[in-house]
Amino acid sequence: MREWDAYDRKLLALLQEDALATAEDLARDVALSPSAIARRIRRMREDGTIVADRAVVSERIGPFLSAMVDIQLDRHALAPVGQLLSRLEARPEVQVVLEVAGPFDLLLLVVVPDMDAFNAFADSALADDPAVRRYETRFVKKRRKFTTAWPLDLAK
Amino acid sequence: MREWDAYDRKLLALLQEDALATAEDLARDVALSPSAIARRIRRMREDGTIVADRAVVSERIGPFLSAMVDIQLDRHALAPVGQLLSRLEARPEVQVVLEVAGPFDLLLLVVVPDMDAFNAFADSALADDPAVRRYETRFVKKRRKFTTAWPLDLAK
DNA sequence: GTTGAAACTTAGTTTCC
DNA sequence: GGAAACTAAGTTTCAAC
Repeated sequence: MREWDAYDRKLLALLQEDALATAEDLARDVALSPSAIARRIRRMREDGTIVADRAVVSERIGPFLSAMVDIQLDRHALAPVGQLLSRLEARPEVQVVLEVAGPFDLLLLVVVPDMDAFNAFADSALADDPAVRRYETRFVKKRRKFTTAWPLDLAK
Repeated sequence: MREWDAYDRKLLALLQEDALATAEDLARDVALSPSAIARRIRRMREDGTIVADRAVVSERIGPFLSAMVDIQLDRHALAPVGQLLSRLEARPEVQVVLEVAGPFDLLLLVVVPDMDAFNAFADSALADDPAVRRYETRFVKKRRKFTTAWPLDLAK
């Protein structure tokens, strides 16, 4: 894949904030014509530089209960761990799955309608899993910030 | 604000996956005409049901180093905590800020170009802050899943 | 008050230089 | 890459329910 120049990076930074910005809008911040801008964006969507464009829905659509779950794995078996990861990623209530360094191996952000649903999730997705040695839950009191935007001004 | 009916919820679920889907596309999954669909979406963008539409950029744009930072606050002063939160939220390298229950008060997901940049961040944003009692860092080995989509099929 | 169809307008795509 | 012609999608209007 080709590299990204300063124009591409600027366009990506702007589209991370507003994926619906028109090429004409973007031309105010990027010194290219609307057609050149549209062409670059189209190419970046095609080649996977832009993975997806997602609407961010207000938390008011809830109510939701969010929880951070730290998981310690039983590392002796590799296959069960892969299966656990696949199942967790497939769950719509799991927004985040991170492999981390330290005493815990996996970090989850789980979002469910209420505490009953959380218990149901923990029972069905974690409790009896052979790959899970133990897990700890911390409930989220407030989401202050949650964005997928990369800090492109700082990168590289 | 008005409530959301089953059509709205379905549209939101679809737009969370693809914010660029056309009204005609969506009409295949929602039993409304393209004009009714376009109208509902427009209203939900205006009234704040849809907070934003963001391009998700591939991690290949990096390289990036991500870290989870658990923060324990000095709770005695409220004002410094508010200032800390404002400053953290304003930082582009901070993707996530959660207030959580338990021994730690704040949970951050920080993304930077490299370890030097992480140390610079920790020094400038955390080390000398009067609201921060202590913090612990866990580096992210791999991002398996990271989405802002709510599980709308489960909600309510 | 909301739908669906048609006219209208705006934005993206293609072609050419 | 930029400009113009072309195509496609969103917006507005309006009649019907």
